[in-house]
Amino acid sequence: MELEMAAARLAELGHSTRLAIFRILVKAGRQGVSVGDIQQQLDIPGSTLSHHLARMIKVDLLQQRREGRTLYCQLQFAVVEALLGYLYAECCAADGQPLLTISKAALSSDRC
Amino acid sequence: MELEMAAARLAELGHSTRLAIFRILVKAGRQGVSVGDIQQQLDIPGSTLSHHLARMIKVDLLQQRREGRTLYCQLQFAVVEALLGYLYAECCAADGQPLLTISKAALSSDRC
DNA sequence: ATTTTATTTCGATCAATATGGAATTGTCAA
DNA sequence: TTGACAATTCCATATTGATCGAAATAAAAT
Repeated sequence: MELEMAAARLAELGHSTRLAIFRILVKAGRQGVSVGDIQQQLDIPGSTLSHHLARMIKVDLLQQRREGRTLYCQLQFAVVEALLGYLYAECCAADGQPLLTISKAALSSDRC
Repeated sequence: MELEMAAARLAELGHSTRLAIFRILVKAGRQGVSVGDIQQQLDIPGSTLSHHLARMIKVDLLQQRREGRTLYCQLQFAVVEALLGYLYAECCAADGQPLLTISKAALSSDRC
């Protein structure tokens, strides 16, 4: 189940348009960014964008909140965190040896 | 280009069978694991497995080396590292605040 | 040479996804 | 209550992907 969920979320990130959306959402931080703003940055038809946002919402990568007529999109950071944590756990599991060389030095601070 | 490559690789990890393969490859470590061994663990038809392996090879997540009649699959750890590094870089980029709480404490050692 | 073992390629089918125009819904302002 | 704006849903189309049996390739053993 955990594997299926992780795969589903990775699949959503595994599309260049959606990964671009993801980047915009990360930059936007906790307060989020409006759909129209995303559309302007990516320059794609609204219906296409809506399609991708709906998919990301379905796997809980994304949340929307309405403020008047604009919808704001916020990344579900806790979910992203869980996903990356899962991937890291998988990658670290090999026979004692360090498999990945992303050290704390590569991270700007204690936490990332 | 970097985004496209990352998306392509995430898409390959974003399938439950291939993510299961990924786990097996991680566990196998640098020396790798034979195709037959993977097939036995997953209990899927050979042609289906080949299809998934070919896709992973195409995006450089996977390498094969032949030893007699058996093919060994090895994860391209450097590529996985680059991919996760890219994702982390994207996730850390938000307005000063720590967005993910995977701390070094969550990692078994200095490096992961 | 022939058989056995390991794995891939071929080929066909079925399901899922991406795309974008047109119509629709929801909200505010005049 | 009409008009404008924000975004979605609907719909049709085109492409890609997943699955797996059967045939083919590769290497070793008999």
